[in-house]
Amino acid sequence: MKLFNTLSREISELTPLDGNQFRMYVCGPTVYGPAHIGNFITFTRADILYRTLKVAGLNPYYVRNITDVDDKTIRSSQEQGMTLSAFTEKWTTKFHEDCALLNLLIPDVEPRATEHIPEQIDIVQKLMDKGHAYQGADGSVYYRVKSFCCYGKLSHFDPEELRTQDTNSAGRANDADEYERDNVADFALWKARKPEDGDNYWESPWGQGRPGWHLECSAMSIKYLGETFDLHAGGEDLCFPHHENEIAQSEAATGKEFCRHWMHSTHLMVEGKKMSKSLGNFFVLQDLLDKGYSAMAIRMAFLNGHYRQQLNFTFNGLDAATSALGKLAEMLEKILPEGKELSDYRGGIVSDFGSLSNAWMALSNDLNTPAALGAMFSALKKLAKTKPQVEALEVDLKAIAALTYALGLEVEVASLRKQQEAKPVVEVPADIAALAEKRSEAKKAKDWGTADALRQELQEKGWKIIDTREGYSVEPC
RNA sequence: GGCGCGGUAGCCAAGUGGUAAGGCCGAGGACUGCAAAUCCUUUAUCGUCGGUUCGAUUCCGUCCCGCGCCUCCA
Repeated sequence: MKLFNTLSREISELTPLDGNQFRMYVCGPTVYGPAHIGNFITFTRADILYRTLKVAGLNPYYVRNITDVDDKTIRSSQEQGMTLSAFTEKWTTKFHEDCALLNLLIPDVEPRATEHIPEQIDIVQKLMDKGHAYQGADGSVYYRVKSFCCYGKLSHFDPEELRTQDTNSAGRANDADEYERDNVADFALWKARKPEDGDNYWESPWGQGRPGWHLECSAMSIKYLGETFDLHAGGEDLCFPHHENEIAQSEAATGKEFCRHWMHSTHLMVEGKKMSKSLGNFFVLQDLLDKGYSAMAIRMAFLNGHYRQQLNFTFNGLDAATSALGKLAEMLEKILPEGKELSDYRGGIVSDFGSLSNAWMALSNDLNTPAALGAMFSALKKLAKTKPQVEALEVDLKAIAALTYALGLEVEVASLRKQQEAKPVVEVPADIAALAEKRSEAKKAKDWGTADALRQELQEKGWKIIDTREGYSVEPC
């Protein structure tokens, strides 16, 4: 299993440091509202990594946090007259529901920032003791970036550049005064309590306040995965400053390498533009479900792009994914023995991917999902056509099962078969049935003109006639 | 300005130094009185201009176009 590493900017083999368990951490959501599809493509990609590591036999241990305290959660909870915990609980529940719909596996641990305050304070204390942090005039504790040798090693930014630059291309001023910091690049480890924080504060050696954003990830990843662990993932926007700061504070506190491999998922574009509320291209999962798209189709659409390549999410693409999913089910129906499901072939280590080898190679080489999908379709097409002997098929079926598991694609052939059988059972209103019967009679009499006129009439009323060997059936359009 | 990414058929999207996977849509054919469904077949010389090479879409350089990050946004 190989993956691009942001740190080295190279594709390299993934190996568990302890030789047994592959320990990974993914930056989870800030729960202040429903997560949007941009958030979900990142979590879906992390999910695919987790699943692929499992199939590859790397025994992954997966931690994904919930950020339940920050400016937005505090402000929004106050606006709605809710306590912070009740408010974040509500959105955490919603997040979990959406994850289930998208078929995201549940992480082994899902720690919350507010439940790890002592651990965070502990890191700040270590940084203070070692001279990497200082308390500003405002009471907040800041990390002194220039005290860390390697600041910028992940994002490949030059710290000097960051320090001297006073504006960026977006025209925003990097206003140092606002933060009471020694240096613009310094960031808050512990934020002093402000009146607008209300009851949302904790006691610390530096007074009342709350942890800074980056700190929670350092504290929780170290707690659950150790001071050095295997992989850390998140959206590309987190590369800097979030992950850079995590590295700085963690390595300065422990004196050890923080994380060996970094994965960043590109942002999702929607209809060619960055997703934003003002452009009207801002979607949460429910918006798409309301439009009649299935969560699985959304996942399929995600799969059609490589995680390091910007994916343009469009309704056209969603339609294509829906069709492709249908085709996948049809091919599987032909390949699977009667009464069998793909899930019947799951489990155990798959060492031989048979005719699906190319697909597995693509997936296990930097998670090339579009290539894996392509190779899988090619292989399935051949299998559906040739229908090999049961014994020969066994290897391929196990491979397909493992591959679809890694991609997180659930295709239930039984339900497809049932669906097909169930189609004629749809209730047809009496008047529609009468029209259909009239057409059938006209057809028998070879009165094509009348028959077609009746078909047209039914069409306008929202029903279509499908002629079969036995006669005909009526279905809603 | 700094760092980085991309421009492959109508759309989406892999890929390779030796003339280009897959999906969607479309077209043609089979089937059908017609239609639907299904099956079969089919659609590209890879942004521009140069260079290296026996040979480049694939390597190097130029230009044009699009995009991301640059302090709390996945």
